[in-house]
Amino acid sequence: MGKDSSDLFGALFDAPPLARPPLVSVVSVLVPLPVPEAYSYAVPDGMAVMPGSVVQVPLGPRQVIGVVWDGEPDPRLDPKKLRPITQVFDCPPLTDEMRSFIDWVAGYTLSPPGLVARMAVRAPAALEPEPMVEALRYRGGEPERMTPARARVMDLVRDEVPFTRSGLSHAAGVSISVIDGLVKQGLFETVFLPPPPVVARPDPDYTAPRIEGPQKQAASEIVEAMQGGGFSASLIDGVTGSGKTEVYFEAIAQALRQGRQVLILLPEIALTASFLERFQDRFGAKPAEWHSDLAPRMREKVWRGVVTGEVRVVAGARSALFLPFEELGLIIVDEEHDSAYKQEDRVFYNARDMAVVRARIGQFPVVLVSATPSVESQVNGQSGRYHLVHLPTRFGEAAMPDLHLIDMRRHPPERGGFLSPVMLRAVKKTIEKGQQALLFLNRRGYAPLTLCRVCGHRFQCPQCSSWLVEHRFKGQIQCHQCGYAEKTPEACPECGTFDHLVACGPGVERIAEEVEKHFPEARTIVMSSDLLGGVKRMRLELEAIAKGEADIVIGTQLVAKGHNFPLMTLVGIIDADLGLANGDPRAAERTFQLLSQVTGRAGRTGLKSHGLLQTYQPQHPVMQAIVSGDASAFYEREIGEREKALLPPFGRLASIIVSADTRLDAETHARALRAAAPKVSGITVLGPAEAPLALVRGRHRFRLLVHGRRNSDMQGYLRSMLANGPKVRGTVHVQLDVDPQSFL
DNA sequence: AGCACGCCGACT
DNA sequence: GTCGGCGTGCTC
Repeated sequence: MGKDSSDLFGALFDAPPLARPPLVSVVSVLVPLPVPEAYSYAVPDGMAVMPGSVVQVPLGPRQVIGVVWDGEPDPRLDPKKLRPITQVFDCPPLTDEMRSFIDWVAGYTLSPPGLVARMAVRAPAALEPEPMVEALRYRGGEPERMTPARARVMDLVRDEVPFTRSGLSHAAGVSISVIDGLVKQGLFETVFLPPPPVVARPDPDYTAPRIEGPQKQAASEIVEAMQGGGFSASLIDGVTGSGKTEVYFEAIAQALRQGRQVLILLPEIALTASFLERFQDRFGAKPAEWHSDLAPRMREKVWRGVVTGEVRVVAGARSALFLPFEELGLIIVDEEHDSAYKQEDRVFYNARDMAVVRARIGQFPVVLVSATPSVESQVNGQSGRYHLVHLPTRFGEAAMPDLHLIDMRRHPPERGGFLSPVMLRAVKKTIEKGQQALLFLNRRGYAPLTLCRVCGHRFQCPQCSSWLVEHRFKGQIQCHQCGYAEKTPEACPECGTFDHLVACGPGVERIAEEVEKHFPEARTIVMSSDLLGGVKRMRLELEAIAKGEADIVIGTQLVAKGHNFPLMTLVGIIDADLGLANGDPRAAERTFQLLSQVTGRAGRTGLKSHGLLQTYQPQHPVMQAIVSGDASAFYEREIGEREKALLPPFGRLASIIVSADTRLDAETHARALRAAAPKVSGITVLGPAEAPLALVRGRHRFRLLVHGRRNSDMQGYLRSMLANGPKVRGTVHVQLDVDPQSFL
């Protein structure tokens, strides 16, 4: 069977040679629906489409955007009754490369291809070319009465270079009405100019690379590898401040010299003005941005620039991976370990992994970058799948902070407090020198749990049963799970006793209270996401801290990323063990990554700096990895643990992985599965984006991914699967012997 | 994904 | 008597 749709019609119309088959051509179109296949549409006379064409088609009562795909229309459909394509958008069709990528992602993530395709054509109004802009060109003659303002305009326009109305008024420093006056006198003709580019073109040789030693070596290794062309995957693994960005900037320069487009993926939070400025300093222009809260107008312009090839570099969040670049030649995935690369709704994917796939399909390099690589990437680095580039030292004047553990069993805090005397002494010394201390605790609010001393009542969320967290600044108790909040009650709702509520454990607000008690003179700031005043206030506070307008900063995760604080020479981790025992198989990895990031905030400007970690488990591999500065033993152990966790003994079936729209659904399905088959052990429940990764070493012989939202259906499917073996109808997909990394 | 239809509980 | 909750079905 060929791919040409004429085969199908051969089959349909061959038998009785009626009159002539009607001259109607039919194509497959991926529509934005969760259905497994493309739909078929008629192509009206005179309309030209090809695979990849972006079209508008009728779907039920509405019009939707679709993409012409290859593949044969369903033979059961009557071609005469097919609805026609409404219009073809005037934009370049998706490339073969892009279509292969979409098909691959849909297959791998078990997602409907139409929903994957939709991610590539999500800027609806951008599908038509941008209108030309009106401009004025001098056509000769003189103004009736010359005035100083008119003279300034005339000086500019005499060489007949066209200006837009507002451009001319700006350039001449006159008001619009002066221009209009001259237009009325017939001095100008209207011409149309192509719209201005969204961003200027970056120049690979705008400035010389500012790197030396190991960084230069690493950069030339990568650039050399790029010379030959073709696919390669590299992992740059370097401590905070080791010049990773400078190294991958050289890879970008090389791709630009080769005339290719570049995509830089960043976790949403890292897409900051400071990153864009750094890029501009090196390349003379900013990259185009792509993220969820880009203004619609800008989104269209960038999309358009990307397909036409006018935009050369995009810095974007995970969704940028699905932009239909004209000639993409390099992808950088910065902070590759960051969980923000996972999308866990609609189409479930990890942009980091899909970036590798896109590069493989397009035959160009991909560079993953992290100070604390994910365990998966570490495995791929060790096995040789990824080319490892290790940057062990800091770059320039920055020195690594001196890191120590505080064994809390030997140096306990005073009664009612949470800060060890060792920590307090270090803070004191730091602020005496006029430097800054950061106390990190990844817990918002005053206390994670509140209870009544009289009856033992614990404040629990009425909606989701997690503890309610007291926020003293706001006078509220809040649920950090679902957002439920109420005013902090004065009396116990259970026994009615007043003033007997007791806070258990620390949050940042409570640490602030303790700090103020010990250092009443110090300027103390609490930084957490519930800072009153929103993003604007937050930015101001961060700037103030950078300028040295605070002595002690107490913060949650929020302070871990991005910002540079030149005077920050002490980082104190208040509860380094927090997060190690939450049942997540990635708990240790996450803790290691977070703590590395936070301690990396110190010492980036040449001042001698320190990091102190309060812990009850000084022997824990995470603590050892952090203070020794050598993570290799930690990674070895993690890889082993991960394999044990993900490969439970399961008889002939290696394991069943249950994954659904949400982790919660997956848990529900797993419960149903366990109830239906009490003897089955070894059911692994993962979030959808994680399920394929679980097969990191490809040893599973069987996997089951459950997709669907109807819980009752799911339970039925699961039961019937157990009763009848893996022959299940409906929305349950079963794949046998899949090696998820077979693309490499 | 949207959106229509249809069936049961609590209200202007 | 209706308004509206969500469970179900359909889209070439």
